[in-house]
Amino acid sequence: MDTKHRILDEALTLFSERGYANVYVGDIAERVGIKAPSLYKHYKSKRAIFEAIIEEMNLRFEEQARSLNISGTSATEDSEIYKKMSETDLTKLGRELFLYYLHDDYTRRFRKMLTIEQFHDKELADIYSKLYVDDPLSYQGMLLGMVAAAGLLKTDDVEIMTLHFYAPIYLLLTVCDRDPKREEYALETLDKHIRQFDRLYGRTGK
Amino acid sequence: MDTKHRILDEALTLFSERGYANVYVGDIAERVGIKAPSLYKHYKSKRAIFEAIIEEMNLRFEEQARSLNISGTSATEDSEIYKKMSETDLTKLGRELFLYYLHDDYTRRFRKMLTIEQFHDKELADIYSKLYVDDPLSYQGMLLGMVAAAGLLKTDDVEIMTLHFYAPIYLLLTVCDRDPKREEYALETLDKHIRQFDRLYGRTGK
DNA sequence: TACTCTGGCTAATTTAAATTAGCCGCCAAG
DNA sequence: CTTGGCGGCTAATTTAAATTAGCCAGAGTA
Repeated sequence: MDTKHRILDEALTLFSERGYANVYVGDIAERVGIKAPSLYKHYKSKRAIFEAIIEEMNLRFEEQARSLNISGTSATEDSEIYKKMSETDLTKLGRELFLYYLHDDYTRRFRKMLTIEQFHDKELADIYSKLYVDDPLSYQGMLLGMVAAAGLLKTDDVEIMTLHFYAPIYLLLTVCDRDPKREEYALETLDKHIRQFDRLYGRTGK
Repeated sequence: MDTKHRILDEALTLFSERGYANVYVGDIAERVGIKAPSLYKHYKSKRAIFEAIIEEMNLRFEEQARSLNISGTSATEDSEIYKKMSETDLTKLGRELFLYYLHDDYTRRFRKMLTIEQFHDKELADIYSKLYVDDPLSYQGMLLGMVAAAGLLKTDDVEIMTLHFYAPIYLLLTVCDRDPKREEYALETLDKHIRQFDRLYGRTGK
């Protein structure tokens, strides 16, 4: 019964390394430890496997969004927290975000797969933009907005400030996806970025 | 004779839309206006077409690098120019850079193709990082460094400042590649980004 | 016990893409 | 004017990936 899920898992791994078209159903089967035709007992076609992966990601994502919204809403009341946020906390936030995105196996494989497939059709392009641009900007915008409201960051344009926070993280992430050997460099750069960010937007630093 | 080059051109278009594996030699031939087997009078194999595209890009790139180095070196002497650089000039620079990358047909198609193929092997990953991360950062770092030396930007870490300048441009570029309809939004955001950048790092703005 | 459903297998079958073989017309150079 | 080769074509050929057909074993169940 769990074979069905292992197929998705192995397929995702392969798709993220080579892209859909360069992965053969036989490859997936082999990884799972069965023969290609047996895959069809679980999924109607190769495409169906791909779609099931997207589907599963949607589920996971909605779940995560729900949990973020809950803690997000309650946090709005809790604006005290943000008054105490220091540079160190901000650094920690950025670093954790980055490391989560980078190291979480499911997240990473899915992102790489989507990177390869993003131009295949509009739906995938939209998912990509949503997951790696719009949602992070809006979520972090909310957080930074609250920090700003608490007076710890100064700006008259939270959106641009958020872009300044997130864009370097995004760029460094794509670098590490291409070449994991650059992770150390990326982490150093990330720290310097956030420290500088804090100095630029914070009141303390200047 | 010019067929040989038209093949590269049409192949690049198709590869940038669908990726290498989803383009068939027949598709390329059709676009060129010949039949598939005739392609083999010009290139040994489908892979050879791909490699010729990479090869051609290398040539173009080296050429461009040479011309930039020439004007770059002479500009080092000419540091007067940077003393007069205003926010408007910086905005113009960023905007032109962005629009060039976005609209130049060859550049855009090549970038999209590389985006799709970047995980195929290390060579392609390195080309991607070089073209869209390392080179822009080092070139713009040189420019901004001179502007900073002229006293118009203030920072004790030019590299991070350059990352702050370029990362948002990069992010917006990838957004437009996925969805050209967002170009207008991207340009507005870009302007706001650079204005803010200038305010953050410049002396005038604060 | 016999039944049937699940999930595996081997052996086709289908489909199609890449490449090769071999022909032919044109045109430029001898 | 004739020859060589360039660049096109049609008709194979090769290769291989996706999918289907049909068999079978074991597990849970009436």
